[in-house]
Order: sequence, then C-alpha cells, then structure tokens
Amino acid sequence: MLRIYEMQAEFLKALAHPTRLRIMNRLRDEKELCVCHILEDLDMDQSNVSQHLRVLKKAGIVTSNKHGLKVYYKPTDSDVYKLIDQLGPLLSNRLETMSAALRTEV
Amino acid sequence: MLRIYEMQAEFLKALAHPTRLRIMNRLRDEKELCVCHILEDLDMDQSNVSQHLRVLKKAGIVTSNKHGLKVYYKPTDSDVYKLIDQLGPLLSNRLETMSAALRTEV
DNA sequence: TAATTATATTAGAAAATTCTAATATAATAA
DNA sequence: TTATTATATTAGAATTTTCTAATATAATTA
Repeated sequence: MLRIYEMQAEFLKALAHPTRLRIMNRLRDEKELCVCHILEDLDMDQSNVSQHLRVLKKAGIVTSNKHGLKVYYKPTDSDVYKLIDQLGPLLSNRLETMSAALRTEV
Repeated sequence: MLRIYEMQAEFLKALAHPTRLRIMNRLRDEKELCVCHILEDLDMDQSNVSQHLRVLKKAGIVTSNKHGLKVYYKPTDSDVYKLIDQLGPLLSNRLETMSAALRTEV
C-alpha cells in the first residue's frame, strides 16, 4: 500500500513551524550556513534550534556536513522554495478576502 | 510587528495531516462536495471528518455553504493545489536520493 | 593531556493535536 | 408536532510537539 498522503503530511509538518520556516528562509540565499550563523538571527536557545534543525533533517528538507567544529546546513532540494513561495499569494488572498468581508459587514 | 512566519506555519500545519490532504485531493476536481460524499471516500468517523473539515476551514483553506441539510465544501483558492503539487517532485527526489544511498552503501 | 568551543542529546513539563464516543443542532419530512 | 437526516460540537484520553535546562560529545587549541 502506498502511503502518499502520510508522506506528504510528514513533509509539510516538518516545515510547519515558525522557527523552521525562519531557518529555511535564512538558508534560502546561502549555499550553506553553520549553526552558529543560524543562531545569530534567531535569538533562541541553542538546544532548541538544534532540535528544529534535526526535525528538518529527519524530513530530508536539509542536509548537513561537518567541517571541524562547525556543522553546515543547506537545503536538500532548492525546489522546496517553490513550495514555500506559494504561501505568499495564498495568505495575501486570504487577508484580502477577510478585509473585504470586514468592510461589507458593517 | 508582522508575523509572517507564524501565519505561514499555521497554514501549513492545517494542511499537514493525511486525512486533510486526502480531503483536499478529493475536492481538487470538484467545484464542491457535500460532507456526505467526502465521508464515502474516507472510511472514517463522521465526527472525525467534521473536525478535520473545521481545521481546514479555520485556516481559510476551504469554505462551506449549506443547502438544506447538506453542507458543501470547496477550496477557497484553487492555487492551494500549486503548493500541494510541489510535494510530488520533492518527495520523489528524496526517495531517489535515499535509494541511491542504499545502493552505494552495501 | 586538559580546557575550550560548537553542536547534539536527553529528560521532563507544558501545550497542542488527534481520536473515539456521546450528544447537540438545524433542516426537512411525516 | 414528532421523527429523521446531515452535520457539528463536546469531553476526555492518548499521543505528539515544543520548550527549557542540564548534560554529553567531538573537534580543536593550549
């Protein structure tokens, strides 16, 4: 039995957290970044960020490699940004609909 | 303060469940479907499906309207399928990478 | 070798999600 | 009005996710 929907859900769930989306956005324009740099932008616990990176890695969304003490992360497949970038239009359409509803409803 | 990442995460989280992805796929080619038809395909508790529909609705992913006893659901914005359809390539790339790794690793 | 640095792991509490079972509601039909 | 139908809501248990704090590990430097 194929479990397509389970796989799709797992992938989306791994992405579906503000911190992890922030991390992905930070990785967008860089070939790769060490954890130390990712940490700088986030103002969060080191261990928390490490756990979020693990979630992304386990889902296959990022890969990592170690150079000396530092660990560098990068997106496994830059096509993931095609997916993430679809969110923009969807959310702004939604806001537009909501604000139109508010205007009418008075 | 803009909370873009929170909004993105909420949207993805609402989508990130096998049952909800199944529902969205069922709605893909139809203008709208009543709950009774959605139920037919799913072989799940009525109340459970109803709760999943509520999650999708709360996130603005689907809308509903009532005709008599029946409630019809449809995608709010069919662009949501552009996002969902990005999952295909991402997952198959991932599987390909994994199976290549298995072949090499022997 | 001992100390330092960058990152990962673990444990446990708190919060969120999911499911099942039971019940409620709203529209229609008898 | 009463019964039936389609769907929604609620309550509570089980599971999963998330965070914080503490500790562990691996690579490097002194």
